[in-house]
This record gives sequence, structure tokens and C-alpha cells, in this order.
Amino acid sequence: MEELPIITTSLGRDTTLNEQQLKAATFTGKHLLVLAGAGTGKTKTIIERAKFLIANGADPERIVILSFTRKSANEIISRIKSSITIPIGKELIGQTFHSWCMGLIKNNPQIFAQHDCLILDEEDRNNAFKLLADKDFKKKTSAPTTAIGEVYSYAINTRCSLSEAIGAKIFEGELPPFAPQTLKSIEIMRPFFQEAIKSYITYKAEHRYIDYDDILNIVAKGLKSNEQASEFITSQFDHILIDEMQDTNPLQYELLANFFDKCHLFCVGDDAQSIYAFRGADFKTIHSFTKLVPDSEVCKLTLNYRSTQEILDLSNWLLETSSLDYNKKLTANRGKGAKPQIINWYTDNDEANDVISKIKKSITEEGEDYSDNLVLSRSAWGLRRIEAKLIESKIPYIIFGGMSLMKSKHIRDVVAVLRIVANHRDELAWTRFLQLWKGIGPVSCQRILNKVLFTDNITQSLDALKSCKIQEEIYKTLYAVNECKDDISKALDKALKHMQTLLADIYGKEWDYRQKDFAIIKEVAQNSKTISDFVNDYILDPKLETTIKNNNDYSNCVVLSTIHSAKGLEAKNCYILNVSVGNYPNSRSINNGDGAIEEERRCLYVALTRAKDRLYIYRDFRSVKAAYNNYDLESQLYFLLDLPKKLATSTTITSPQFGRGSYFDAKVDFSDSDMDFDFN
DNA sequence: TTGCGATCCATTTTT
DNA sequence: TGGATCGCAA
Repeated sequence: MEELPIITTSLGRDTTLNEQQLKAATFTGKHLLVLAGAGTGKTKTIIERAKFLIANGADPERIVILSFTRKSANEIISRIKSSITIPIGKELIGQTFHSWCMGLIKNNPQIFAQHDCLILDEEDRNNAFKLLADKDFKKKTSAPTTAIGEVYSYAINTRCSLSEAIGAKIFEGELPPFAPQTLKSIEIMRPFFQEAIKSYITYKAEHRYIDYDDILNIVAKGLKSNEQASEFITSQFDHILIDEMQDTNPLQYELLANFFDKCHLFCVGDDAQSIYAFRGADFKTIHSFTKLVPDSEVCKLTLNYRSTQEILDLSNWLLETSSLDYNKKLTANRGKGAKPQIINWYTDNDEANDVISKIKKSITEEGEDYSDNLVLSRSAWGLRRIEAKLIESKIPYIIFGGMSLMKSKHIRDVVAVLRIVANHRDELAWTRFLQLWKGIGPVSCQRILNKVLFTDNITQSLDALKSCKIQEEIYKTLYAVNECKDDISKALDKALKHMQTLLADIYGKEWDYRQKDFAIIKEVAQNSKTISDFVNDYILDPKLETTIKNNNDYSNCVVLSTIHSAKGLEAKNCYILNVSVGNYPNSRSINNGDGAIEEERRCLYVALTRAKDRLYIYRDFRSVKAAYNNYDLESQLYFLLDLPKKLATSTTITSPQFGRGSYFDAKVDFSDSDMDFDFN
């Protein structure tokens, strides 16, 4: 084991860093990229970097810490809070690219005209395209309106042409091809997409909307095209520290390029953990970091502090079997431990039961905490069965990557009323709100909108609304909410009170528990000054998307997460669900070329490397057995098909009460159910 | 024009 | 499981 030197920061805490980490954290050149394998102390290095900078006189307010997902941004923030004490009144900012840029837009109205815009989330965007499809460009092709939004977003994020974006989406299977040859399809679809996107852009400008991509685009473009503005903004910062650098996409690079001159960039990333290609990230760009970023250097962290060697052996093997050369062989600083376990199941119900019983054992037999258990799934949906069992067993848990409250229908219904009152030109909110009521469909809605939308203020809109032949309660609701629009929680109360009957009718028996969510929303709203602040803040950071169930102790509960939200997480016991044929790689990706398959591999790699002590890999027994006799692509590509026996142990769980809650048919032969699966 | 019922559908990942 | 979508009746 190597000697760990100790550095002392003037903040008064001693911190142990190894030689590589120390070199990175105390870098004194201009820009640095730290290539750091999983578990090699990425976050720690970023935090020590921040400490080092502050200790050497940097102003905390002029340091920005960025990450790609909220999850990992929050992770850094909380670890900073527990390890750095900064002189009073100053705080280190840790945020996502989006929330940082939105802050820049809002705080610099003299530069960004969009400072008072409302942010559209994905659903709003799709609704806008749908609305425009009916109004403006009609249905000239059968392309789904959601696909237009995706193509547009992809083009913006990757900075590619419209044709390329259409091509990419056809290739990914998101867009149905209109002709046998892709080129022909692009040629047919392009004019239609162009028209649709053009009217969407106009629409946003007219209604003072911006979407997710605009947030980055406005800042990136604004700084690039306006030297004065660029000077003003970029000189506000000295250091930008970026986590998960492999997930940044070309748009984000372009944004950062504005800061190359004035600021120091400190980027940390791992190409083997790049899993956001679908959002335009290209892990290869970090390979050309020194070419893209002037005055930059690269260094590496290779010693893993998280896992046992057995867990790393399996993870290393996964990368080695790739045709790509990841050049990553992690060595465990901790040494030897238990072999990873493969657990074959017949039904997903058995899978869930086994996970729960192992969690219980970890508490009762190993004396570990709930929080030492991390359950991972490829899809948010896949966690639901586990969640149900945890509730049943009264085990506290926290769930990451689930749907945020703001996305659920009943919340959107009520928030729509607030949005109308805050901005009477918010057509999307009007459309949603009006169509909730009986008797109002798309046509009547449009008729009302024509009267109500193009007035000077909300009072005029309400007057216009009064003259429409509609239920009185529609007007009353808006009127009441408008009366108290400066007090958000009161406004929410009023909206809820007036819509009570309506919503109870719409949601039927679900209304009982859906209602409870409004208390949470009200609490969140108290932190915002205005309604549009509330909507914008909450879209960028739905603080309560992660809810703790079964108790209220943040620090001790089982963690459920999608793999995409799991970066930065770790736990003694890690359970990876449904690592079955057709899932790794996902069958939807197998026809999209090597790039897509490799992304799937990295996804599994991220999951494997979360485990510290014990790694459990669950999978559908029959899918695996069948794969040995099948020659279909899905089977042949299955990552664990040729897993060497020495890398893991294997057990098969039988299912006495087979049939209940399972989606398999009944044609099952149990004769081999207790047979250990034979590798190779 | 709206709204209901039947039918079919598939269920990636995030800001 | 619920969801979205489609056709038909009021």
C-alpha cells in the first residue's frame, strides 16, 4: 500500500490525499482535466481543490462548482458543507449547468432579455408543439409532435445540423423512417421539421417562454457574440470546478469556452462512466481535452478506495471484453473481499423478496444500517416492485430518479392557475386549465383563448373571460387566485379550494392521496418570492422529487436509484436488478450500432462500481439459459454471457408460489430450478 | 364538439 | 398496470 502524504489546509483540518490526488488538488497551472476511475476519490479531490483554493486566498464567491445532474451537484454540496467552514456570509455555490445559467440570466437583465421568461419543461414543450401543429403547420407528416421536440433539442445540444439530428433520431429508432433509405427520409422530413421548429421558436419568443436548452444556449451565444457582456460575466469568476466532465455535451463546451480566458477550469471525469450520449454527450471529447482547451493539462487518479478487488475484477472484466480500449484497470486499495454473487430468479417477485431479505439480514446479522444498502435499476419503473415490498416491510427508504411532483398531473393542474395569474399570456397554462372543465375541448378552448390572451393585463383577461359562455366557477377560481397572487401559499389554497370538486371528480379515488401532495408544494413555494420564480425554481430543482418514506430520517434509509442518478453514490451492499438478457444491453439499443452498445456497457459498469463490500447481480434465469441456445442478437450481445466462473458465485432461487404477480406464462419446467447455473 | 368506451400498447436514461 | 389513441354517439 502506498504512503499517504498529508496536507494541511489553513482551514484548520488535516486531510489525507494520495500523491495523485494531491497533485491534482494543488495544481497551479491554468486548466486541468483529472481522469479519475470509479471510486478513486473524484468528489473528494474536487472538495480538496476548493479548500486548497480558498486556503490560498481565492474568494469563495468567485468559485463555481458545476455538475451535470442535480444528484451529483447535491452530493458535492452536502459534502462541502460537512467539510469546509467558510468565513461568515460566504457560501460555495454548487449547481447544475442549468441552474447556474438561469441564475446568470436572471441576475443580469441588462444583458439577457430573457430574464423574466418562464421555463418550459419537456411536457410543456411537447404541448407547445402539439398546439402549433394544429394551428400553424398542420399535420403534414405523421411524425409525432414529441419527436420534433427531441430532434430540435438534440440539434441544439450537439450543435449539429437539422439533417444530422433527424438522421440520428431515425438511427436511434425514435423517429419512424419515411423511406427505406435514411437520406431519403431526411430529405422528406426536413422541410416539415424546419417549419415546425421555426414556429416553435417564434412561439416561445411571443409568449416569453424559454426551454431547458435555451437556458444554456442563451448564455453560450450571448457571451460569444457580445464581447462586453462576456467581459462582464466572465470576470465575475476565477475558478470553475466541474464534476462528471464526461457527461458534458458540445453545447456545454461552447458555454465553457467563453470562460477559458478569464477563469481556471478544474474538470474531473471518467470516460468509462459516460452514459448520457442520448443527451448529446460524447465521452471522446475528454480525450481531446488538451486540444480543445488551451493551456490545459491532464492527470490521472487510478487507485480505488471504494471496493474490494473482487468487485473491481468483475468491473474490469466488463470493460476488457469491449472492443473499445478503455485503458482502465482499477486496483483496490482495500484488498480482498467477497466474490460478487449472481442470483438467478424465475419471477421478479422472487427477486424483490430476496433483495428485501438480504437487506434485513444486513441490519440484523451484520449490524449495518439501512443506508448501507443501495438498490439499482436501469429504469425508474423497475424500482417500483422493490418500493412496494419496502413499504410492506416498513423499511425506510429514499428513492432517486423517480418522477418529480411538478410532473404529476394534479400538481400541474393547480399550478396552471397560478401561472395564468402570474402571466396572463401563458397560453400553455390557459390551455391546460380550461380543458379541465366539462364542456371545454380543444375548439372551445381556442375560442376563449382568442378573447383572453391578447389583452394588456390579467384584469382585462378576466373581464374578457366573464363575457364567454362558460361555467361561473372557472372565472371565480381565477378571480380568487388573482386576488392573492403575491402570497403564493394563499394562492395555492384558493386554487385548491375552488377546484376541489373538479379535481375530486377527475381523479376519483386517487384524489385522496394526491391531495396530500399540495402540503409539500406549499412548503416549497414559501421559499420563492413570486409565482414565476416558484415555477422556474421548482422546474430546475424539484427538491422533493426524492422523498423519504416510512420515516423521516434522511441519514438512515435504504437507497433506491436509477443507474443514471447513481453516480457518486456508494454503499456496502449493492443490489443490481434485472441484469437479464435484453436489458444489458437494452434490446432497444442493439440495432443502434456499437456506440449505443458501449453506452449500455458503461451503464452496467457504473452500477457495478457502486458496491463497496458485497455486490448482488440479479437476473432472469430463463432468459440467460435460453441465450446459450439462441443466436439472436440480443442473446449474443448479452454482457454476462461469457462471464468467467471464477469472477462470481451463482445461486438460483426457486419460486414456491409461482404464478402470482408474474408476467411469465405458465409453461414452466421446474425440474431444473435448483440447478446452479453453469457458466461457460 | 365533446366525451365516453373500447382497444391496443409497451414500459430508458435527465435538465 | 395504466396510458394513449381512435371511433362513435349524444
